[in-house]
Amino acid sequence: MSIQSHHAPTARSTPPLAAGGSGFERRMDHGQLRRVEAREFLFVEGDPISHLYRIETGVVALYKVLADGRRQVMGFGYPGDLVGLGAEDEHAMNAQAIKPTRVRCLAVASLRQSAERDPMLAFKLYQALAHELAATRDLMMTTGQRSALERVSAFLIAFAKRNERNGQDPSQFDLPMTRADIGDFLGLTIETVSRTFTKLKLLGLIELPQYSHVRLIDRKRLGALAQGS
Amino acid sequence: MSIQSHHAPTARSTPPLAAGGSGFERRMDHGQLRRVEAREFLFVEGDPISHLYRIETGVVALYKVLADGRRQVMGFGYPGDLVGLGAEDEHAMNAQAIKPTRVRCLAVASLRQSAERDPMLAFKLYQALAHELAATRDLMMTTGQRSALERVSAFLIAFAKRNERNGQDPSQFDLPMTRADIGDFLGLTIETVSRTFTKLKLLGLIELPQYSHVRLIDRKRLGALAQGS
DNA sequence: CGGAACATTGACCCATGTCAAGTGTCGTGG
DNA sequence: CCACGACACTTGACATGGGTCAATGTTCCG
Repeated sequence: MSIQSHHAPTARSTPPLAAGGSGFERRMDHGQLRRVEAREFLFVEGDPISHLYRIETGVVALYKVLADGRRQVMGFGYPGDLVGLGAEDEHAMNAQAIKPTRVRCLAVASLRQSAERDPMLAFKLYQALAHELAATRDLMMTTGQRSALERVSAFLIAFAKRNERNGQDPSQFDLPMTRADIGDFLGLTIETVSRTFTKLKLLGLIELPQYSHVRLIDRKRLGALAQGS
Repeated sequence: MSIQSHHAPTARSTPPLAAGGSGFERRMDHGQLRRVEAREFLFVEGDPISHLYRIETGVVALYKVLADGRRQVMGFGYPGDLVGLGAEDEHAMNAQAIKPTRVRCLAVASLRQSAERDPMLAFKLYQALAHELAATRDLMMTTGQRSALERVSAFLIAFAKRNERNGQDPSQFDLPMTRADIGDFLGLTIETVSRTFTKLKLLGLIELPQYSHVRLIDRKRLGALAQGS
């Protein structure tokens, strides 16, 4: 999971809060739009950091790869998420679209300048980073300590929660990523992810009408599993 | 590994750089000193965030625990490291001293006020957070994708590098943490950590004159192992 | 319709976990 | 200075979750 700039996906009914006073959202709204086809890279490891991106539609996978090809997916960027934050001058990860994707770009040079004038903006960037750090730590807890069943359950529950926050159906959704993506995210193989989905199906916790479509039958029990009970 | 505020442990020979102009180090230098005994907590999960800490001497372990007691150590705070950064108002982790420790404290309220006046300071905090995020991602790569042998090698190499950066001996050192701490950091059991040390010994890559003292015999080969060769 | 990519399933294996002795090591009190 | 206890670490035997390899099924797209 990446950072979510609280940017209502539905119509904005209230005026910007005090905390929204930096005009960051507004600026992003006018950033240059860029299309990225599925499988294309938004940036790769080692690229100089030129822009900050906000996902408008689509999904990107953020990952690192080891010399021998082993891959760790650090998160997925969904609409509303900011990707590319960091203080180094080169990207430390790859950002690859897994669906046709549109992003808004903001040059970091100008962003940085503005941040020097505008403490509110600086704070928002800080917050976004802090949020991303917290998400990464949650993932670490999951991959480091939990069983396959717990990991996959946690993954599904997290997806449901995200949908809920965004006013979409939390009990039924399409997974935009492949089993390989999920596996590399959770530190499992494709086969184990697949077997675990099957197990959850047999336990009556989920249904899989198609490969990519998940229906959560017993969200409560699934959530309990995700915690480790 | 936590963030390292670049704070020369040896005598400072050069005047502060442009980047050091915020006076952050200077302020920290005058922060209130607090002693924390081994096994005492600097803060625990759920505590309101009141201060930012810089480790002066000693070591703290930063970790989260699951309901059933499984523990994930997210990093260790060594002298010079900043701990307690974040944008939430409650701590999401525990910080427990594993050696008698002294820290300097800075109230976040005042820090935040200053950051609003001083973009340089704000940027430093941002940088520190970004650094911590990068370290956490490295750890994720390690726990998610590497074998026990690779994890332990990577851990030792990282420790050596830190020592090197700080002008201490990179080929020989005392590990301040227990096997349990290392295990919970790397996502391994105590027994596996112990067996892996033994294996590295048999491979002629390290020596263990005492439980806590490690001598790296073949740092190059150890490094290669850490990468996964 | 055919082929490529993705997913599932099965059989087997191995790295790591678990459980259970044992062996340092250190600090305290006699 | 030694003896004791507590705790940390190591080692061994065994169990097992998840990895590997291989065959098969499904979906999608040209």
